[in-house]
Amino acid sequence: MPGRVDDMLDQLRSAGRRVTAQRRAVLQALARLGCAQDVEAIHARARRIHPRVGLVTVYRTLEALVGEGVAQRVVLGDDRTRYELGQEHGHHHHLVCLSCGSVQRLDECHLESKRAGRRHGFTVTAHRLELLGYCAKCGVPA
Amino acid sequence: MPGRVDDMLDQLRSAGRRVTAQRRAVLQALARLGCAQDVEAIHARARRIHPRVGLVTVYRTLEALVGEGVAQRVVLGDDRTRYELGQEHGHHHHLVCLSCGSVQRLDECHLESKRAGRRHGFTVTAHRLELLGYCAKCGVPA
DNA sequence: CCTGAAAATGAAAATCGTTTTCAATATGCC
DNA sequence: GGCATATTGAAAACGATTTTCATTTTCAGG
Ligand SMILES: [Zn+2]
Ligand SMILES: [Zn+2]
Ligand SMILES: [Zn+2]
Ligand SMILES: [Zn+2]
Repeated sequence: MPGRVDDMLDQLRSAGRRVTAQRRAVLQALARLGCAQDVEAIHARARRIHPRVGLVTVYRTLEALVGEGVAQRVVLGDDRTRYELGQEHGHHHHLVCLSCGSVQRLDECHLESKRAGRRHGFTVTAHRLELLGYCAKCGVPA
Repeated sequence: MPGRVDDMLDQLRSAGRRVTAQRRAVLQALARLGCAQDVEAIHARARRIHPRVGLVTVYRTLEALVGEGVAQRVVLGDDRTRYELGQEHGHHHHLVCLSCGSVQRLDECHLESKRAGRRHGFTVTAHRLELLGYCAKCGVPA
């Protein structure tokens, strides 16, 4: 876990970005927190690691991490954007409780997921699926 | 199409809601527009039908329609909430272009969708899937 | 048809997550 | 160390959505 974070920081550095105490803190916060955390939660955790981290910096750092492919945005349908450490965590989806809002990681994919949800003690009543990519008109960018 | 709208208005009325020119206009706008329209687009269209429709009323009406099961929210990952006429339009998903942002309706489901996207001239590079329901702790509400 | 209680409307103000601005500070290659 | 440049934070700006509240409208009942 600590090596992982340092590797990511190296990755940032080689990408020409500077490594600061704040970024280290945000990255460690992400590494210690679970899936799909909102910015406020990440900020709170990062602050426990390095008190001198402003909310704005968390926003900016998260976007930088997404840009580097180290973290990814997670959209669940509520009003806040969530983030989690990137694809190295493996492609996965989430079970979102309509009642308590809890988010549970689901490693299976490709829609035997309804069954998979049930296996997790979760009753799937709806799902949201969006396919992202490039339309015929636009084509895939170089 | 016009009968459809009247049926929905009747449904609202029997649910104890009042039918107003504004609601009629919003409903007609939804019926005439395609999938996954944002509130601004719905407002603009509704205004062409009945100029005396405020944006706030559109917001309120849309939520009322969702509450009645006549319309549904569509979350694509950008900052705006989109709406479309309800399940009677049939369960479906969307192909969202990362380049131009266009949204295309996809009737297939259950993740042979990658192939399906390609059939539509669309190159799927990512997908977002969330399963919604009730976790073991909460259980399904009565 | 009137009437009145309750629901709906619109304009403006309030919220709230997120972004921008800008002056001060920190990083990392010489 | 020194400098060019990236990063930071506080405050202000933003943009979508919600709330407030006084006014208007719907519709059940008489
Ligand atoms: Zn996750
Ligand atoms: Zn998947
Ligand atoms: Zn649709
Ligand atoms: Zn589906």
